[in-house]
Amino acid sequence: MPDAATDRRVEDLFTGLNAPQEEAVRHVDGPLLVLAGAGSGKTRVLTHRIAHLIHTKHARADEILAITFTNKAAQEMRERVELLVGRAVRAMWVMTFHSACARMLRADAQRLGYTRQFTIYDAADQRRAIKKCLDELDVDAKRFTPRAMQAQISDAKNKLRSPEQYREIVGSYFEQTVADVYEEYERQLHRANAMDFDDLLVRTVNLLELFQEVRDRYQSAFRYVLVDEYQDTNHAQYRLLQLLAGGHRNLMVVGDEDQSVYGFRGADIRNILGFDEDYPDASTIKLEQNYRSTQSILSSANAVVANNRGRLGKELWTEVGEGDSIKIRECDDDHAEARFVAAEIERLGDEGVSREEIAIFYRTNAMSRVVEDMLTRAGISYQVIGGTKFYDRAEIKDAIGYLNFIVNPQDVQAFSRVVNSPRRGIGQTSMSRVLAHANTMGLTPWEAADGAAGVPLLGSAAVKAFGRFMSVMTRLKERAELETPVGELLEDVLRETGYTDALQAERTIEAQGRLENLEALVVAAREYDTRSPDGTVGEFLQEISLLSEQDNLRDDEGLVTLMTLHNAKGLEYPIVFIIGCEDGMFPHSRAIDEGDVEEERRLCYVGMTRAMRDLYMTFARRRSTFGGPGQYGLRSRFLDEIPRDLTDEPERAQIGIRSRAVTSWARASEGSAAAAAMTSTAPAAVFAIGDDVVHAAFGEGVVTGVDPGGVVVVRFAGDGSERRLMADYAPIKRR
DNA sequence: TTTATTTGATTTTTT
DNA sequence: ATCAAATAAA
Repeated sequence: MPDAATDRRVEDLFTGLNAPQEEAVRHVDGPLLVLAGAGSGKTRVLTHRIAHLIHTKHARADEILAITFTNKAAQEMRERVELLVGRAVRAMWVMTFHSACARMLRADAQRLGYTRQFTIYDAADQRRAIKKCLDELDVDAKRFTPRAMQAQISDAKNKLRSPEQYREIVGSYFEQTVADVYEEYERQLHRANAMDFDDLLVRTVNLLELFQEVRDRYQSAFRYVLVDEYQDTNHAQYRLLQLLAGGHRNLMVVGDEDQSVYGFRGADIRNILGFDEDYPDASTIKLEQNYRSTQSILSSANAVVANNRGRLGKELWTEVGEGDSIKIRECDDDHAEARFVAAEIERLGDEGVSREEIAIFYRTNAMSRVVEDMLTRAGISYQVIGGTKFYDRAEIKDAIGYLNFIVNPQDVQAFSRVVNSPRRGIGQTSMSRVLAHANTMGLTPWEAADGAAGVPLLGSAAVKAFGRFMSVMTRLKERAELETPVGELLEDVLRETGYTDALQAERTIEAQGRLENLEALVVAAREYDTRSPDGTVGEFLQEISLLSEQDNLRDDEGLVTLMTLHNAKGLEYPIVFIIGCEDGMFPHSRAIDEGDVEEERRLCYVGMTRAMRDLYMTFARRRSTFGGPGQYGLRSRFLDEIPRDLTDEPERAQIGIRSRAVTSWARASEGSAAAAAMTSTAPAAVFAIGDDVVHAAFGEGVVTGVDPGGVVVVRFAGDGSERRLMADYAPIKRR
């Protein structure tokens, strides 16, 4: 019986919510689609709905499954739910797709022929395994790069296509090769008792499809399923949700089709666009009131994304007020751009803005370097999210490789990684012989190495080296099985394998840095031990392999934050700089070539809507790539999609390269009339459709279009690409 | 087997 | 410009 206190608690859940938010929170049974615009309080809706289900006794805590994409989002949701329901949150599954799948697989992996101790391969492990398959199948890795193979295989997996199914639809020699590699790769992974990221989803779907009792178990266990960022789900995730929520149909998905930016990773925007077809009885609720940004920022972002087709249609608004206009800056080159950003940050600092309120976004990781240099020079401390990750460093992967090999003796990848690191006289040849022997005899790499004396063709020095190596490993494995705390075990590993000694002997600054990184890993392991006293090495390994970039984010240390636009999703900052707003950079030329500018535009929308108060968008006329000479580019088409009265730019000419060049120069040279006059009288480069041209970098091509603004479109013979170039600046000549 | 040297690719975005 | 991988030399 609900008492008065409970009633009050339930009512409290609605205070401060707007009408559509409240409607979503009150929804109990049946499918629900919440279209949540940026900053519209979707996490609030999710957490309050969970609390509502609990307080009204519609669900027990352990009947709720809430899924996010990043650990950070999961943790935030967990904390916010805890504020509402207290300790009950501990019984809930609030986690990422990948963690939830890994957890289900640990329980039932043996049904699919894996052990509970399976290893999770990251992208680099995956790449290496694929390379190995290419070698074994005698495929020319120059023609068919591991990278391309990986992309194809991953794509197939995301679509739940097995090697056999893939083989049925091959339409080219390339795809034929992919089918062969895919098949071999799957065999090798399975033999190594390993799964890649995609497998975590695929194998869970397999598990639920093949074993009805497992499916029934989870269907009745999770009576309410909630999914965040639904627009980013791929087909495997879609199918997984279908299987989990198939019985009761209590599925709530929250997403924003305008923020779908992971198409390249297999995310299928049709999942969210077609939700009401999949679930015709679904309620749909739109959240359009924004609680984050000024109206100028919202109107600008709305205007940009309005150029996309295939939207469900949302229009963000706020009660906050207009705010400042969008600040658009043109710079001479990437260095000037970075200098502007650094100077502006200093100026903002004088105004009382603190560093952690500022973020700088860019399209590609490589763009951070110039900015980093400039910030360092200006004495502005910063943190970079993404780029080279901590867990990607060689020494960290080695240390983890040792643990993986101890836990999973079948793990070839881990074995070959650590067997000669540090150097112990076991080279490529000896290692291959042991692995070949393992293969033919059906042994695990561990067993084969342990019985090195029985491996044919192996030299006596190598046999001895293996003996020494394996006696250390055996000792460590015994210790692992005694449930030694992970931190302690890791220290033992580093000491007894001689890893630390080898680094200390190097006496270089790099080695010192590596030792520090390893120390940080030990600290992380000790923290894990404290956090989960009953945890195992295997669980620790799983946890760190599923970490994402955003999980490294710190928010309280007076640091300016740098990251890619993709990493920015879900975050907010009072001041945002989006740099590199040039056609070719953003939208990226690859996307332009592949006709996928809409996803780039959504990315732009994501970036812009991160800003609460001030939004800067900068572009450079010249940008150097690979450290070579600068390439001339055009300002991003997205900038021109922002209504001018919302920006601080003076009148822009509608058409004509002349006036555009004048404006550019006039501002760049701070109003020098001479410079402006000179430019405006310089001879214009004139091209017509059909002209044969030569470009300094791209070679020969033909003009296929002439656009207003002095833009020529050239299709190049070399790589068949079509590029938009600025006639006056691009190094092109008529032939 | 290890180390030094050269080559080649790399830049989209990542759970 | 930088880093990994392939190749040559020790």
